[in-house]
Amino acid sequence: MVAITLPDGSVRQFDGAITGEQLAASIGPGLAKAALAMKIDGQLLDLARAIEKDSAVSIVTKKDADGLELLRHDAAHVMAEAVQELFPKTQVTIGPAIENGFYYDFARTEPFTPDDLTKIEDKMREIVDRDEKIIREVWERADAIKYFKGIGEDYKAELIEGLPASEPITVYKQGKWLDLCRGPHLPSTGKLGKAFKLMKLAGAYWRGDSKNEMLQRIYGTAWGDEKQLKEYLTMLEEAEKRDHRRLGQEMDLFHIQEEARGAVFWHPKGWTVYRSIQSYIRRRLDEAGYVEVNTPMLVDSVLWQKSGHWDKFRHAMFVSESEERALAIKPMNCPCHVQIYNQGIKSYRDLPLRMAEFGACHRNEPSGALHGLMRVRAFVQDDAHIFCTEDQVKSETKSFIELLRTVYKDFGFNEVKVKFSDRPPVRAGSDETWDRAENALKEATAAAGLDWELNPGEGAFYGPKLEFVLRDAIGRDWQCGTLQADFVLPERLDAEYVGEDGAKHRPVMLHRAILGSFERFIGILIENYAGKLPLWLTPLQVVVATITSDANEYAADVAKTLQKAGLRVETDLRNEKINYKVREHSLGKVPIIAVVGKKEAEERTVALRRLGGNNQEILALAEAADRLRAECAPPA
RNA sequence: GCCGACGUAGCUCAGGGGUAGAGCAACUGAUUCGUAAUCAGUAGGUCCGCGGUUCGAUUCCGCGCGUCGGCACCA
Repeated sequence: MVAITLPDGSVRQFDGAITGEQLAASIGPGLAKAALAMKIDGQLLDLARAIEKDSAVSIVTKKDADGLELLRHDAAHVMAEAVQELFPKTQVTIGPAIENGFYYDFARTEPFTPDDLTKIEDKMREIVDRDEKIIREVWERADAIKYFKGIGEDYKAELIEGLPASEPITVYKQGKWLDLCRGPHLPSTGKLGKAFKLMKLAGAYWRGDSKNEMLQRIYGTAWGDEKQLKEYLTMLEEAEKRDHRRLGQEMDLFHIQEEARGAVFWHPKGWTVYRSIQSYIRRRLDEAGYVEVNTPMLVDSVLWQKSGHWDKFRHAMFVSESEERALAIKPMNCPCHVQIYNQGIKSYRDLPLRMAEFGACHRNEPSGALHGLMRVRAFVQDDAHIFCTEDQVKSETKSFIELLRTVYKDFGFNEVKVKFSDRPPVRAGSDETWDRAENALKEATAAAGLDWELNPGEGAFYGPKLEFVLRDAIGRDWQCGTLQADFVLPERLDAEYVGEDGAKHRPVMLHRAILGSFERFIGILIENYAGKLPLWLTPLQVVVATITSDANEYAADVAKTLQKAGLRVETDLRNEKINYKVREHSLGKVPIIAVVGKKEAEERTVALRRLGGNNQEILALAEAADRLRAECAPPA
């Protein structure tokens, strides 16, 4: 007897082993049709597998997240089958499901063209119509290697060779085609449905290593039904309109040109946003007990050699020279901060010492990495280094996390992804040092109640790091805030303090930034708000627009009053219809239009119109000034 | 850096081996108007750069530069 517990808690008894298909059919014909896979005691398996002992089983359909992921994985397989049918000399490599879709990496001498994508998509639909049964087989390792080598699938053979001996080698057959795969899979290609679309072509290195050959990756998206697919495509279109590069141009915030790749020309409006953010963050740092410094832009390579950066990052540093000495344009502020720390003798009483700098840094990022404001070669961070004792790491980390939360909340980011990156393969410092650093950070995050996901091996060469990640309009993640515990640099640059015991000790350095670079953070802000920045950040807060020239003089009065109230104001006295002015400033994302005509001039009032709204509010000028001043004030 | 696509007016884009096209913006003039486009006119181009093929190249070919999408990288 086999007793199967279903998700609703009910238990079904069967005489013996039963397959998922049979189970689904026993529950109902609708479910049998919708069934894609099953979950036995939490393990996802093919429907054709037998349930042999008492267990908790749920039938997975495309309404489940697991089902959708399976569907996407199958889409990758169907695409691979289509590709090999159309382009027989192509080798398949790997093809997983990813967020919103799937990809498959192919090895082929000829590049795929955008036209090929259409052909492949058509062929995929054909394969779905064929409704090929998907069958799992377990093969002998040696046979599998021999088979894949025999048909010229060298990458697959290499994959099998790399699998642990304990792992069974499974292949999935669909029609005449088969692929090495761990599974599970849908029962047949027909279950995939047709709510998929091939999206883009890209190069990708075999096994993610730039030393390996480059494969051709085809990305696709796949959904449970046409409606979901359409919604997703519409969402993408909308997201494109939020792209900070597009809005930056439309809103006249900044530009980048080829004579200064990866460096930003901030226009007056963009620079106003930048300055607002900077004075806000400066206030927060003052409140949190930081001191601000400023250090040289050009520093002798000797210092970078001592710090260890020269060895690891020489290739990405801009170097100049003077009197036969190599001078590096600073890629970061930390070694300079240690130089200030090292002036005079530090006592344990001086710690923690929180040293901030808005220093302009330059890194020669690979050309292919450059991306609008998000990845630049010249940038400024809200950078600071906290020199503290090992005992203080926990409390300093905790208060940093609290400060970061306050700041992110003020900018409207309430949900932030946090990654914990631990020791990388190539690193400085002993394992004991890394143990201490990693533990200290982990304890501090626990104390601050911060959840994170592990990002194994991605720490900085001198220490583990916490990364605070924000998402752009089309779902790309960018590291903004960071905290890195560094036990190495103080050693290398000989920083010390006199302890309570009268002996000399090494301080710990916490490298930390909240916004990360101003450039990237502004990029994220623009996308997050689709250009409609909060009042305190928006470059132009109020436009005073006249209805006819009769009100010109009064409009100037209004603008002056609002300016005195600390607002960023312009007047629009042009001989244009009010409709025209409203449209233009609305498209320019000006949050408040103060309309003044003959009536307002006589009564000394203004008609305030909010962006996106279609009614107005008539207020006495003095009251309007008071109210807008309060509304436009930065967060307290 | 690697793979692919793309590069035409300030912007968005069409075109195509034979003197370069639209809309918006700009400029000029008229219009004084009540909450998302008033009308008319004018001007605007090394068709990314260099080389080749051709009687003739913005168009075809090659190389370079840049942009975009991924990959790799990200102190």
